[in-house]
Amino acid sequence: MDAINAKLHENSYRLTGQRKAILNVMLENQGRHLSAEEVFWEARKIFPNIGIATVYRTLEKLASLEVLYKSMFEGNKYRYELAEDENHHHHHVLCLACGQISEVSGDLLHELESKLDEKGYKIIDHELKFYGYCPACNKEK
Amino acid sequence: MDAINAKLHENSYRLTGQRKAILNVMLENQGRHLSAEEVFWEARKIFPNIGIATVYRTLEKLASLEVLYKSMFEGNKYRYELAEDENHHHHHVLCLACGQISEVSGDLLHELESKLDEKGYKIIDHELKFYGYCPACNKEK
DNA sequence: TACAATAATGATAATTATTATCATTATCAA
DNA sequence: TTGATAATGATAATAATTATCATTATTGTA
Repeated sequence: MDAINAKLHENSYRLTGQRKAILNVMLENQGRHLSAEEVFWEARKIFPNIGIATVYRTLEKLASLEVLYKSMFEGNKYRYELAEDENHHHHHVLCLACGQISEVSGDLLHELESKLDEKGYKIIDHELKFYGYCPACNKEK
Repeated sequence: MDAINAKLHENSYRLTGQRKAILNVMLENQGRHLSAEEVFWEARKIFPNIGIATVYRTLEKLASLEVLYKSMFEGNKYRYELAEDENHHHHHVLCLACGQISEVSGDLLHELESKLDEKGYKIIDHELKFYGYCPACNKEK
């Protein structure tokens, strides 16, 4: 959290009560993937009249500073988690039944899948997206 | 397209004019990833007063029959593409600059990334999601 | 310390993609 | 042909997120 504070200070990002509350929620839920609404209700327990817009603004900013990692789940909703380390891969397993989200790490797709099988998961499908620049756009720079 | 027609017939899915229009749009755009709105406007050229609800309903149904593949892009919008073959992996490259979506195939994540590098892409990040059942839910069945 | 400039906030309106509703129209099977 | 069923289009509803804006808080400076 010292590293986080340093980063926020570097970027002259004021630590208001609302922002502290949100950060605390994220710290208390390390390893979990929270939706903006979940963060909102948890933050309300600490800072009772925080507004939902503030939650969205803060989550967005913290994600852009790479304090949080933002990822789309359930097709229509972002979830946020504390960014652990620099090269933390985001290989998620979503349970089609209970919705539980677990993280996995590893290098090989199929190796990964069989490892998950060994651990008792039943993998139905997967989706991989790369983000970057296509050859045309890459050349222009 | 014969295979598609067979599948639709099997599932007693009537081929109305509207549905034919949508299927034609998808066939003409093989390899591309179209949003529901894009399909809607293209379909209107063939079937002028088709409604957006019909487009959504049809795309959804065709995806559930695995005639189309449905995938979330841009964080908030689904895109649909014609499902080529059974074991077609969906490894997408999204250009952060122009938004172009290309498909890649291959087995190893890093091998893939370096192959993409060789082809002139600049990969910034990637995201992988598995869909399936977690050990607890898997056991219950 | 006072004060002007700037930043942050909360309430709420607006937006966007998608889904649900429902009256009307088309199709199928007897 | 007709009656049951399915499909459609218009549009209302929903859900997540973003934008707007008046109010409040904070900061740096005189």
